[in-house]
Amino acid sequence: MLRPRSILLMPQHEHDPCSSCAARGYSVCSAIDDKDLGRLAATAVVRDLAKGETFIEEGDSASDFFNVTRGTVKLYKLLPDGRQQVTGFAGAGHFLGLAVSNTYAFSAEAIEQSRVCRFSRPKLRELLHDFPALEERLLQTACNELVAAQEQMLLLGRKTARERVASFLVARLETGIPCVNPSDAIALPMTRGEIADYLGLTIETVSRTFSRFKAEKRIAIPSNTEVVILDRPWLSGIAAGLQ
Amino acid sequence: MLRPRSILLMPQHEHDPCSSCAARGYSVCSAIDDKDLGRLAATAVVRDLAKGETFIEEGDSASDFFNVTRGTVKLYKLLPDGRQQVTGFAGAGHFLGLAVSNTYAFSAEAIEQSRVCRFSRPKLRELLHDFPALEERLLQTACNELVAAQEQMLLLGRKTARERVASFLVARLETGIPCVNPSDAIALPMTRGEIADYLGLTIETVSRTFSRFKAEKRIAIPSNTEVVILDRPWLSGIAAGLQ
DNA sequence: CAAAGCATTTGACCTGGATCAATGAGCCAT
DNA sequence: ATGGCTCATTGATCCAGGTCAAATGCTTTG
Repeated sequence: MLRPRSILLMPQHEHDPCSSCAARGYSVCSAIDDKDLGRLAATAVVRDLAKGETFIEEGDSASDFFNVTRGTVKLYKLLPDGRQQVTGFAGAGHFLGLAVSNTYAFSAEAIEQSRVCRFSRPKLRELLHDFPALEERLLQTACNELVAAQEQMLLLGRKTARERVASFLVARLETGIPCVNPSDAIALPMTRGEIADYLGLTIETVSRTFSRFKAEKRIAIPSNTEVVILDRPWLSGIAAGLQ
Repeated sequence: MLRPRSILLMPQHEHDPCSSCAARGYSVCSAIDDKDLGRLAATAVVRDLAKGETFIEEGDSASDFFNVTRGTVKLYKLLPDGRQQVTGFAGAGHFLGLAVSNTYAFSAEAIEQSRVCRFSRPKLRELLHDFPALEERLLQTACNELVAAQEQMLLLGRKTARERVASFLVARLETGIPCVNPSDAIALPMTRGEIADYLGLTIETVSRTFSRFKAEKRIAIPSNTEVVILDRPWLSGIAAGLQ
């Protein structure tokens, strides 16, 4: 009776990380049938990340791809003097590292306790070859990111500070894990500084804009990591550039 | 002896637009063998565009994909009050319309006399099915655009006006049709206003920055549609945020 | 529960780039 | 050539958001 015991003793995520993965539903992995999950699990290496841990460094040789399965990571680019632009926040299900080049074009850092699934480039290539649906899914993902990137360019190039913050809040509400937004509460795992670096603003401007929305009764701020939308239509209007 | 005559009379681009296409080399079409070009030509519809003509309108139902084969088009997004963000300029070889959604996420307008090749969505789907290399090529294209978009976010969110203009000039030099930059001359088919809308600045700031670079002997401006880079290393330094 | 260490907020002031306003410079069409 | 375009340049002024400088919480740790 050794077999059952060994399975019991083995942490489940080491036995079959994929079938029990919280991100299984949303991520690109959903393109792979349950019966082939073992193959996927054998290819992936799970890595836990502490808050603040950087796991992709811009310019490094792009040897791996990642899939975020827990927590949140920020993707960013730096200028030599330390100015930082956050290009996105990636939560569970997000696929990272799509690049034709041999080096990463951005850095990635966990902004809270997180977990990623790592695939080596050659192994992912094999997977893509064996599961054409996966390639199609990746193309879809890339297209969606491109659309999001264009929206962000509009925000960074042409929107006011108020419009940027409103856009950020509304987008967070929409991007939330589907149907899991009791009332209109948003979790903000990132700091004000990270929001500022995402919106092309300063910490002070983000904070002031939050305070003003709060004074105008459009939002409530129960804690530093949580915002409640009180007047969603109004915020959506501001975000869209109306008025 | 009717056959040769009919071919002679027929404009070549109606006979086989693809084999004689100037963009054949760079575009996604390069993923398709010469022997299959007829198939590609049968799928595509050539359309000539006058300067200022809009051929994709944000929000319209996304029924077609396009490949620019001549001239230059600008891709842009608008806010209700008319503020405009140009998300990119697409020259010969550029593929447009990648989107999962059913509506276009941006508008596109020819900024000079141009020509595009139009593919209907279902027909492109067929092509993708029959030529897996094409799908792979599209994924590569999408990845490259994603990298460019992230770079542009850094520019829009964190660079100064000087750095933006320098980045624009250096990028134009690099993106030029490979090995066809006699000296360091850049063609600028777009107006100052379009450059401004691309860089998140105003016409006046773009013009002033050009004038200043010129006064500092870093560039020359032989005409409104042409710039010559005189000090490329210096401009690259500014573009990268050094100094 | 005090002290240290952050992240955040708030206030006072400053500035890079926007806005407003002419002026100049090509480019047609007549 | 000349008047009427449009696009680009240049100057003067203004202001949204940046910078600098204190407070004010929140955690964490001893």
